[in-house]
Amino acid sequence: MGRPRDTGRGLAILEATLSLLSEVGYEQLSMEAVASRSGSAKTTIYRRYRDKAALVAAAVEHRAQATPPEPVSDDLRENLLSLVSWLARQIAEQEIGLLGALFAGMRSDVRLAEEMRRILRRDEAAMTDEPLRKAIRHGEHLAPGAPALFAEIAPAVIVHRIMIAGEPCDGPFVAHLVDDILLPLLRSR
Amino acid sequence: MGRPRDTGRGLAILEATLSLLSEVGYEQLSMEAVASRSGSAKTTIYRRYRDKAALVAAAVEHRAQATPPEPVSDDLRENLLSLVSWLARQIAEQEIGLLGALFAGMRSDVRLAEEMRRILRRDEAAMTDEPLRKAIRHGEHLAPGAPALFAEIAPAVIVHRIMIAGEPCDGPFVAHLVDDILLPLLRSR
Amino acid sequence: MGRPRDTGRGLAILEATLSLLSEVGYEQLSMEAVASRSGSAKTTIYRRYRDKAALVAAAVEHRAQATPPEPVSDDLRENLLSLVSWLARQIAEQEIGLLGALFAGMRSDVRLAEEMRRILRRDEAAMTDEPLRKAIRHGEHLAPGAPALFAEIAPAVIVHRIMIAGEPCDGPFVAHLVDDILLPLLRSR
Amino acid sequence: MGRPRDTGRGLAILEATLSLLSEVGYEQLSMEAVASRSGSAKTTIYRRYRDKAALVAAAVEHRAQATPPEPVSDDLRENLLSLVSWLARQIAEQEIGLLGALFAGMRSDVRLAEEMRRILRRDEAAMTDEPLRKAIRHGEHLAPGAPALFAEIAPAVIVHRIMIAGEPCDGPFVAHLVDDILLPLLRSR
DNA sequence: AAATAACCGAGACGGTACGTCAAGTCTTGAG
DNA sequence: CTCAAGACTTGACGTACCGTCTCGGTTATTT
Repeated sequence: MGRPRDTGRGLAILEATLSLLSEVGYEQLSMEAVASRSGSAKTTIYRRYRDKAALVAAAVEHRAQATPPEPVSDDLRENLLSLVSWLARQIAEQEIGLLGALFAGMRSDVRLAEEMRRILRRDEAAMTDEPLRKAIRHGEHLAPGAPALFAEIAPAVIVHRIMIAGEPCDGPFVAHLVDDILLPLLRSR
Repeated sequence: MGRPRDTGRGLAILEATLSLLSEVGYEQLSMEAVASRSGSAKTTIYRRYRDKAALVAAAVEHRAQATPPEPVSDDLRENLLSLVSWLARQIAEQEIGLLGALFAGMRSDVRLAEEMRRILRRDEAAMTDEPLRKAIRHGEHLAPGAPALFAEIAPAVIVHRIMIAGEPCDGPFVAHLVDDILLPLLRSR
Repeated sequence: MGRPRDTGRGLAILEATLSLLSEVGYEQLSMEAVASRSGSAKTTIYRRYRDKAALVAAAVEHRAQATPPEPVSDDLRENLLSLVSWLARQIAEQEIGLLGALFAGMRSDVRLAEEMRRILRRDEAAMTDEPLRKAIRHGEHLAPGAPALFAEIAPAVIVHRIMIAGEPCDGPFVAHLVDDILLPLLRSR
Repeated sequence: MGRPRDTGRGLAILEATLSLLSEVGYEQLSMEAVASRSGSAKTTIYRRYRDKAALVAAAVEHRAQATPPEPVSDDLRENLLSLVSWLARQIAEQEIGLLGALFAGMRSDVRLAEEMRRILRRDEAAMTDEPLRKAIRHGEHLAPGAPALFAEIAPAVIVHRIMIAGEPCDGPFVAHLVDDILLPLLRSR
């Protein structure tokens, strides 16, 4: 009963969270800043989300999924280059922020950490599994485990390069990843 | 000139930091707790380290390196299984906390983030490059880029499994990583 | 708008400040002690007062004014003795602490020093000007500047005796002040 | 035995204290600043003085006494104007700092407060008693208690004006003090 | 149409930790 | 034994957010 929640408010809160997350990162993200940017009161946020970690999880959950590029040719390598390049861009732009929230919040709230992992897995799957099947196209027949292998390795190596190496996933790196790692593996059976 | 710094103090501070880091994580780690556990005053810590992030970086830098296992047989697969298994344990136990600090501190302090990356790279290199050369031993000749490839893929996949999949790196997984990913790649040229 | 300030809190803070001020003096007065005794959080105090000096100023401003004694007879000397005696007690009990705060805070904050002076002037005026007019009563006509002269001299000599001489303002001293200084001056024109 | 104390050090410390005292006041006066300005180490200061309050007391004790002006004419009023004017300048420049130390330190150390009072009394006496006797000169014979009265009232009113009124002791005020307060009293018997 | 119930903004509140400052003590090396 | 340098403990400072709690005022639904 009573007055229903203002959906516009909820949306504004999530979008403010996302933009602040990408601007300043998880730890520097303050609830007061989210309230201020979204034009809401702190109460309104806390009525919807238990705490900062839950808010960030919801914001990332809500985030619009970018659509993977359609295969451009019949050549598997061409399609892989295009797909991996897009994947690297997505991870650099969106996933890193969520990983920060995950690392920071996982100690204090195991359930929340699991929730974040679920979202990450969902997003990575959407970016690897089906797109890869399309990239393969007709004729070319790889091992049945190929999509799973791709989903296991490509995001891992990309995240590792961005976080630990601290270097961008530019053209040469994408080519290296495709030619020296992915193609040999996908074809090796 | 002047009174020299008490090395015992410095050591106690770093060890208190490490133990607290592994107990409560980066975010819940408070300077007051470090001071209390190390038997120092807060100012003594701040005289040595600019802030919490710098303290954590120094503590991790100082942390004793575990020594990788010696090759146990002439069989490359056997040696790889042993090495990867040890590597997964090290990452699960030590690297995850450092990654949290890295994520938390990298936005607010670029220099610190670079420092953290340097430490991570150093540690990962020590755990992959030379140990792998030893694991190869005589006879078996792989491509010259094999060590680099191993260093690039193994830690990436392990970290990814722990953090995103949220599953342990147990025996079956290590076998999968060695048989389905590493061995094919290292031998493929 | 928003939640209104809890007046009870504000009152408790001021009273805690006053009691601590008289117990330990300005310098030993700590904000943490005020917070603890008033049952508030430090932030609640800082929301109301910029710093320690401002808090003390407000506390003293709020302090209840003691009412001067009514004239007891038609004799000017009798009334002066009564008034000066009361004045000396007030200064000894209340003004000295305020003077300490004034000395301590006046260098670092000119505006605060002026504020303290305003309070001191207000209080001294209330204790000298009108009470003196009443003490004069009918018949006796003194120079028009008599109240101002009284306000200028009596507090000055009393404070000086307490602070520099370090001796109490007892009966003989009050008689001396009235007979040898005040009465001759007030009547001299 | 051992290395004797460097007398120059002690002097430099006291002078640094005095200059800082008049620049920033008692509370803002830091031992580190005294050490730095005097080119000494904190240890050297604390070897000589128990704490900040004792240092300030010693510094003021050591302070060179300005010599009061010689009587300029045979006219008592003229001489009084000259003497009071000089007295006001001395108090404004030197005494106020010590008063701050006295107010701040008197709670924590009663002995020290008494010491400070002793110095203040000594200085005020030197500035009032003998100079006044000279100012009277021949012929003019006042009551025997006149010097004591002068010493009691003049400094009190001057200090009060500077501290509570916060106004300077300029020419008109000096004239008022002499004509409306001091002369009538000194002559009234 | 009124009453009710939940919403929303604003912002006060009790906390916890931050990073800084100065006081006064202690230690080292040189004279 | 003195001195300069500076590390050390202690304790308070004033700030920033956290998550909770009133307020006054605003919608919708329910009577």
